[in-house]
Amino acid sequence: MAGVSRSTVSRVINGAPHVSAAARDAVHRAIARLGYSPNHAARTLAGRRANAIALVVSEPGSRVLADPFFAGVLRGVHAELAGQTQLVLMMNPSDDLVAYLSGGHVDGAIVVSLHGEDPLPQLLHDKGLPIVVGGRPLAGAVPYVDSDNFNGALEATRHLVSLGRTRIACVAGPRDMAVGRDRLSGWRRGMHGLPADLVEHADFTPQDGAKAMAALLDRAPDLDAVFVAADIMALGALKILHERGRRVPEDVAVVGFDDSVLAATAVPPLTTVRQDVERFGRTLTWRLLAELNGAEGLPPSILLPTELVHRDSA
Amino acid sequence: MAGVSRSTVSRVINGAPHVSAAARDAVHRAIARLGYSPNHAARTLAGRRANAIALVVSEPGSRVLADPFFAGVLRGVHAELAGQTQLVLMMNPSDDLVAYLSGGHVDGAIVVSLHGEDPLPQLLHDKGLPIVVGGRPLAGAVPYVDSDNFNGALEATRHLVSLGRTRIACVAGPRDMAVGRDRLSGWRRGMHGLPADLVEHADFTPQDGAKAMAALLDRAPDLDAVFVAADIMALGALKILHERGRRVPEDVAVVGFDDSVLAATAVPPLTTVRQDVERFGRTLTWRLLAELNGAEGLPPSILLPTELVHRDSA
DNA sequence: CGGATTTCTGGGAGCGCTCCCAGAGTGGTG
DNA sequence: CACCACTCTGGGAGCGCTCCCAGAAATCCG
Repeated sequence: MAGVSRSTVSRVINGAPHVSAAARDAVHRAIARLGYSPNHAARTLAGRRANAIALVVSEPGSRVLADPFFAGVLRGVHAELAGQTQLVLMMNPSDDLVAYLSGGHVDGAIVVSLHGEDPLPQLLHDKGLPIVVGGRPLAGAVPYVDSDNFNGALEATRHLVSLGRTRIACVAGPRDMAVGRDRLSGWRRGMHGLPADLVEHADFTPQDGAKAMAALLDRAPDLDAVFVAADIMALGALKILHERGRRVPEDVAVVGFDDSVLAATAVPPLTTVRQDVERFGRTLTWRLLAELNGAEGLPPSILLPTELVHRDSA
Repeated sequence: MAGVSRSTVSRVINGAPHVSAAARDAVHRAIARLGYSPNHAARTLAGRRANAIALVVSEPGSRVLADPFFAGVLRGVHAELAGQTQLVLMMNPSDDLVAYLSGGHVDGAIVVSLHGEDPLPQLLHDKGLPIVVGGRPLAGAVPYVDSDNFNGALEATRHLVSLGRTRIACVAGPRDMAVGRDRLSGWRRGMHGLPADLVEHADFTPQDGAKAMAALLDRAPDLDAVFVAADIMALGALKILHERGRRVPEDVAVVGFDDSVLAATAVPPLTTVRQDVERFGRTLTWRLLAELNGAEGLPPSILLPTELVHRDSA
């Protein structure tokens, strides 16, 4: 040691008050000299907090993980995390997930990519575990962070309308996710007055986007614009439009959503709605940590702004 | 409790021998009834193992995380992990990463997306921390798992040669990563006899792929095929070829690498080299856990097979 | 059927910290 | 100068487990 007791070292490391400058310096020097790093398990056991939060990906085998969206969120989460807190990754479903999470192994949890009316977040919340959901959950009253999908889709659709298009279709996301519903609602609102009948739902994959676009063209060969609720689906839609001899944007204007890396290199480059995914992750983490630190008056949910990015497809 | 002592419970949970069937059943029933879940911190502190492995992503702000490749690996890692072991995510660089990792907080580490001659894995290995690197490291003698990039690229190139193409270019990956170098070597070998001068290096982004393709066309307007060392770059390459009026595959045949979700929906659908990323992650984890469990005679490194997938672009 | 083995079980010690309490030192006030 | 703050420090207890050892019970052997 560095001439002081365990207690003093503990106080220094945890930044507690009532430590003399001399003692603090001595401890810091000793830490540097010994390459000491506090034992995570011991402090977790002794203190009442786990110094860890869980990131629960509620979709086992699947697209969300393979989505650049998730990667960006992950980056944001990590960036916001203080070095003291561990990030433990868990995937759902897992038989003992609820028991584990509410068993004091983590201080809180971030839950992402919920489907349908998954009771998981509400369950955890009821058990007293601080929780934040990434993306508005369809069921339950728990804190969440989401992009402003409704207004993003609204702005995208208004842009198409302002271009003079009148037969505007929509390739919507899955019905069982809020992100799918909210973007569809935004499109509906933007269509006000125009017939909003051309809708096809699809999963967030290029294949499904292609299938939906083909169905739309079969139903309405005269459509002159389409709002696709995700860039990754827009890629498939562009392929179909190309195969069927439609020029983009001359014959059919296309707007996507996400502004993923793919948007700029699509043929033609995609006009799309940008959401800042890294900020999404940072906000998620910030909200959770604030709650853990006992902050008062936190907003129950946070909506992050979106922004239309103009390129060539519309 | 269920009529037995702490020790017996511990033995049951850890599957130790010398426990009567009656006692085991009683404990299991009690566990189920109480919803008991053992405290991770306590067992880590008491036992000598941390019951956790680290996943170190050695690229802070970056593309690898946003790559479907990483997502697949993550899924594989998680699938292979026993429920007992936590997965702790860490990102490099971090000032105290080495101290933390070698401080007994984790039992082992998986390190992915190394650049250049990063000394990190060797450093950790020298400190006695079991480690496996995802993708052949350029420096150091540590266990690794990698796709057979060389033979994948070789097969891709031979396919182009067998098509009768003679001016075959290569959009290669970054020079400072083994994955970039190995795929380039495979292409060179496959070209045997043909002039292997048409090479442009690029980062694994569509933008960079486009830039490289444009440079290639400027240098050799007569090229009739190109091997692109990643699907994500091939997307950019296809865009340039389209803009410059080259038909694919009639004028220029294109083969990619990875068989990511993007390959099938490219225009035209991309012939590419498939690597099973989830298996990659599973293998990585399997190798690490085997070492942790004291397995003997483990192969120092493992090369996973690749497979050419025929679509329309070549 | 006694003794040697083997199977099973309980209790003690201790992992490395944090929390709490008590005591030593320092300064300010009536 | 006694008294009461207040700041700083050290030591004890204990977090929930695993490991080890010793003793009880069951099984085997000549």
